[in-house]
Amino acid sequence: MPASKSDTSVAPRSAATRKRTRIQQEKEELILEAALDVFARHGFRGSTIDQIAEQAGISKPNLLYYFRTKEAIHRMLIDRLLDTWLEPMKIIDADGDPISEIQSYIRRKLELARDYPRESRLFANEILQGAPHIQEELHDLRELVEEKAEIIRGWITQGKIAPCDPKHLFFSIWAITQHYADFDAQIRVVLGTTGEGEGRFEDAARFLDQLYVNGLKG
Amino acid sequence: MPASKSDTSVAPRSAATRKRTRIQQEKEELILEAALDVFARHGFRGSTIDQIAEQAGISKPNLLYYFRTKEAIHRMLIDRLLDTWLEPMKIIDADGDPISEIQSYIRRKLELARDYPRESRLFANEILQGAPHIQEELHDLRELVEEKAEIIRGWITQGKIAPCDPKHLFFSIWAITQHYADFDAQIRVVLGTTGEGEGRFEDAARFLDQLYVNGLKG
DNA sequence: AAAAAATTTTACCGTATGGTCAAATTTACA
DNA sequence: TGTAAATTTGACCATACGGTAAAATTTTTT
Repeated sequence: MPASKSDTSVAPRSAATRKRTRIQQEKEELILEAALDVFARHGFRGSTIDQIAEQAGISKPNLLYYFRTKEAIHRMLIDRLLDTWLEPMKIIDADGDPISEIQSYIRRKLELARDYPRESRLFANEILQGAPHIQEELHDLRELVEEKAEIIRGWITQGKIAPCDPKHLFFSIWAITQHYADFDAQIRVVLGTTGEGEGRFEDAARFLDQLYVNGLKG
Repeated sequence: MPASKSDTSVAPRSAATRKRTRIQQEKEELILEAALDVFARHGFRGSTIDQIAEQAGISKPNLLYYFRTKEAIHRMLIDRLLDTWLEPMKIIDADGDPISEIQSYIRRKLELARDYPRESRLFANEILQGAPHIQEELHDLRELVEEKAEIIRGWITQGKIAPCDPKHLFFSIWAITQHYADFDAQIRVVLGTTGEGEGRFEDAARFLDQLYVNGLKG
């Protein structure tokens, strides 16, 4: 079944159906890694294809052989990101101990901020611009939050944690944890040269543990 | 004392020394207002001079008559912003009641997020990109935080609030309050169509009051 | 090794963008 | 009102940028 020239014979770029070559896998990975770096530092509009290509160590047309457009790279990065990003929330367990479930959630989110700061900034950039590329994905998030908020409400009804607005609870956890990745430049200055290491994440974990454990005690 | 042509006779743009004309004041204000809108929506690199000029209702060369470069507009916006931004922190009073001082601080920061979301996003964009334009100003912030952190430590020593890391306390407050401006796109989706009004700020205020009052009780 | 497929490079194109220049127009002031 | 200063405009420029076309090269398959 021959199709239009652009998606057969010569051009396997973004070949969704076709079996992927070894080189294809390697190069796509290389490009995505470079793009994540550049996008996280300069935002979507602030990043150029040339920049990404240079960072990946390949030529611009070669990059465009694997991804048709700059948007395509960005979209793939965002898609991957969201899986990682929502994982901690998905595993919140209604049958677990409420306080330690929330503690775990905070700790996991903080680990993400520490270990994947570029992903956090990529996401922050996207939302700051009004989330133009991920309206649909955001609606998946909405359903997930709805489901987990129901769990929290259950805990409140059972008197296991203090009454509070579950959604704003989530907002606060997202905000604080991601803040350590997104506002890193500010945090480093405020903490001073002594705060160069990753110790700030441990300090943050201690602080947040206390804040939320006391703040949510039933 | 005649100087080079560019900064005398014809070109009063960015006339720091010269007495400012009525038209100069009006137009500069107009441009800054338009630029704030555009920068907040698209970030620095994502905004074009043409966009700003159009939003201001003037021509591009006319805009460049008042501000030599795009950077100059941005810099002036950031400078103005920081004053407003740090005000709530400056008025934290060592002699006030600790809990209500912190409550007030949170409330004020939340009001800023509600009333000046564009400024919040402008700032967020700048920090996300690594704060390239405001390293000096950030050091002023550092000193201010140092000073206020000392006040918090005093309250802790006196047993008026629970022991905690003062700087991380501030980080958490900044993060959460600004989150309501910066991640507005996400919050709207999660809260759903019912959350269209500004009621979310009242809900947020209630939630945060509870979280911090309980969380910091000595 | 030859043929086919996949990959890479060189040269290039149209548009967007930051910014300039000199002329035209408006405003302020004596 | 006349004149100098201030303001505005239209035409323009160099560069950056996203992306394309086709030839050249490498890799895979037979």
